Parts: sequence; C-alpha cells; structure tokens
Amino acid sequence: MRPERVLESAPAKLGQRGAQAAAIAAELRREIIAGSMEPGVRLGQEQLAHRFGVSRMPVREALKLLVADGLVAFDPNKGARVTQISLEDLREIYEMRMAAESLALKIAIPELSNSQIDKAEALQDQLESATFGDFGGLNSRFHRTLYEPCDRPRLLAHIDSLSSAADRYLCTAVAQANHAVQSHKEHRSLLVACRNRDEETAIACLTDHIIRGGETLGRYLEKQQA
Amino acid sequence: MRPERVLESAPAKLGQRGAQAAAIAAELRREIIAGSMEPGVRLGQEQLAHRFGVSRMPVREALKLLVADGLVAFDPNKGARVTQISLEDLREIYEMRMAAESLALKIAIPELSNSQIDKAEALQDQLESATFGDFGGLNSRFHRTLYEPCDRPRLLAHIDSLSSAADRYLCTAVAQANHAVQSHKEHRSLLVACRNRDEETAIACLTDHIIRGGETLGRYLEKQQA
DNA sequence: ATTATTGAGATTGATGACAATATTGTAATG
DNA sequence: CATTACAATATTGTCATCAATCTCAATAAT
Repeated sequence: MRPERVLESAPAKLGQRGAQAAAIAAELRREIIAGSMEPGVRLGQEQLAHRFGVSRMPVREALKLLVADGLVAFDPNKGARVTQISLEDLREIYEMRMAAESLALKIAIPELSNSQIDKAEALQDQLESATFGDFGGLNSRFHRTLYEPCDRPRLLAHIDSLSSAADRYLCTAVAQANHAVQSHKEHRSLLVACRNRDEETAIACLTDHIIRGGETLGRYLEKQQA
Repeated sequence: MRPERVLESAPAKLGQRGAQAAAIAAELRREIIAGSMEPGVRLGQEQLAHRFGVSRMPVREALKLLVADGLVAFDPNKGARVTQISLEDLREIYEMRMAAESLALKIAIPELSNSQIDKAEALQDQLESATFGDFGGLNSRFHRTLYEPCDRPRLLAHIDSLSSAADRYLCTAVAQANHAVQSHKEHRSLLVACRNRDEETAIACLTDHIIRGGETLGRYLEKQQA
C-alpha cells in the first residue's frame, strides 16, 4: 500500500464539529466538478478517511450528499464511484434547468429589487474577468441572485443541485473562449429585461441562454469523446 | 424513561444488510405522510434506534434520506424534526410538480406504448376502489407509469421526491370524497389524450389536474388550520 | 481451452463507547 | 419576583472495532 496523499488539501481545516461531512463533500464536489476526479473513479471510504484525517463516518455522510447531487453513484456493499458523464445526462440536466429556472425567474421578477439586480450585475462584472476555476461558481451565483426573491426554498435547492451537476460539464468546455463571450452577452440581455421587469422577455432570454449553453456543451463533449 | 414501543412495527423484518436504512426511512416516511408523526415532532436518534432495534447509524442514514425528500429538517448538533406543513410549501410543491411532470409527459408521449397505457389504466381502476391509505401510493404509480418512457432518471427521481412531499398533504384531504371523484375524471381524460398521442391536450389535462389538486388541498388545509 | 468453485484479501455495514455540544433545571443575585 | 449564571443531563458527532459481503485470482472439473 503506497503512502497516498497522506493529508488534507482541505482548505479551512474541515470546519467545526458537525460540519465535517459538509466540508468533505464540498471539497470532493470541487474536485469532481473540476475534473481532477475522473468519472468511474472508485471512492473508497477508508482511503478518503485517511486522506482527510478523519474516520469513515463523516466520509460516508459526505458521499451521501454527493449522491443526492448526482455526482456520485452508490451500489450497496460495493462502494461509491464518480458518476459517468454522458450526452444523455447533460441533455437531461439542461432540460430540468430550463423548467426549474424559468419557473423561479417568473416568480421572482415581480419581487426583484433594484439592489438585487445591481448585485447580479456586479457578479457579472466579476464573471467577465474570471479564471476557469471561478467561472462555474460565479455563474451559479449570478443566476441564483436573480431567482432568490422568489422565496421558494425547495425550488432554489433543486436549482443549486442542478447547477452542481451542470458545472461538471461546464468546466470542461469553458476553456472555449467563444462560449464565455456568448454567455456574457446573454447575461447582459437578461439583466436588461429584469430591470424592465419584462417577464416575457426575461424568460425568453433565460430559456435561450440555457438551451444555447446546453447545445454548446453538448457539441464540445461530443467532439471530445470522439 | 418509559419502555417505548420496544420493537419493530416494521413490515418485512427490515430487509437484509444494507437495506435497513431504506426500510427505516420507508416506515418513517409512511408515518409522516399518514400524519401519525406530527410536524415539529423531535426525531431522537437513540429513541428511534431503540424502537427499531438497531444501532443509531442506520437511523441517521434513514433521516438523511428523509431530509432529501423534505420531510425532515436537520439542525447540526440539534437533531431532526418533522418539517412543518404550510400553505406556502404546498404551493411550492405543486408549482414544481407542474414544471417537472409536464416536462416528463411531453418527452414521454411519443415513446409511450399501448401496453404502458393499459398498465396506467389498470392502476386507475384500482385507484377508484382504493382506501385512503393506498390512495397516495397508487396515485403516484399511475402518474409515474405515464412518465417512465421518457427515460430520464434524474427527472423521475425528482418527481418521486415531490410525490412523497405531496402525499403528506394529499392524505389529510383525500377523505373529501369530491376530491377523489374529480381526480378520477381528470385521470380518465388524461388517459384518452395519451391514447391519441395528443401531446398538447395531454399536457393541458395534466396541468389542470395538478393545479386543481393543489387548489383543493390548499383550501382544505386553510379550513383545517382555522 | 473454457467455465465453475472456492478461498484469501479487501471493503463495506453495523455496533458500542467516547468526546463535544445543546438543553434544562436550579440557585444565586439584582 | 424576574433574570442571569451555572451545573447536571441528555443528545448528537465521531471514533475504533466487529461481522457480513464482495472482489478476484488460483484451482479444479468438464
């Protein structure tokens, strides 16, 4: 048995008591999304426990959280693996995002305050000068800022989960400069529609934005797999 | 400390190894949905472990599963409680169901085989002569049968989760005979539209059905809370 | 040569014990 | 009498260990 990476790349010493599982899940999620944990990789509990310097229990709980996000698959008595990515899965995620996010935006727009739109715009500014690694997170936060006023906790949690799933695909393709440029344009249009409180246009923008993103990623993935 | 119900009301001896958590979750879900576990009730791990005759670990995993379904809320270091029910939550569930289920049906209809429609019709037959306790489960299965051909695992899992959440409200109101009668009519209309592979009509039926259901339940809950 | 079997090793699922945190009841003080 | 500080209790989070299951290679049989 070789030494492994014996210790924690964990950023902030794994939080307090009761937050270890969440911290481990966050770190693993980051790595899976970033692609450093490739699909199909086996996630041994003992191995992860050793790496993070904790027992197997918090690791198990962390894995459960990732299963809920669809980033990890779990066969009873057989262990956990990073889920495969596929065109079908990508398509499904984007279909669901479209349904969930257009619903959230529709409800949120009448409640949206100017300061919240400002906040979204500031995030978009950051996004346009961000590096690969930060793109996914900032992008999610941009969208979430616009949806938050809808005051629907279940729906927002669902959207977050889909965002995590989508980020896996996004990160592999965001290197394509044109994808980012196109995305930025669409975000700006969406912001304008929100400022006007123009529900119809805003939802049309969002729908197009998500469709287009899904298609771009799909093409990229297809090319990469071939 | 009083003896509690020392042992398992569990139906099928709690399955084999690795299925205990799922079995416990299923039993708790049943009780929460049926209303015998009232909202706000504290779910002590030790207590549940004692009651089911197992250790606390499978109980913890079961609680996690219920959290994912939104039936249980979990504060770190403070424990689990049955989530409150509310008009806002009911509304949110039905909004999400509408978005998710109309998407699933839209994709499924072109793939729907006659035998699958027959299966759904058979379930509807059962549903019309079912008792309160079976209503929720059969109702979910009826809907799921129509969606299954869409071949979208994430989406179907999401719909299942929403169904569980909706059943909590459904069970309190299904006693109203007129709700069931109305629901049956709508199911029949939906089946006709599916047989014709008439996507537009089918989705309109489904949307109306879900909206109407949500409104009926909302009125009932409002009345009951007052 | 191919397939079935079986046994060792590895890994997961579950248990009971310990440490940290929250809750509650009591007493002291204004 | 109300309020706050503190101690006792209860409950959760984690750990270390045991038991059951799976993997996989080596062996034997057809």
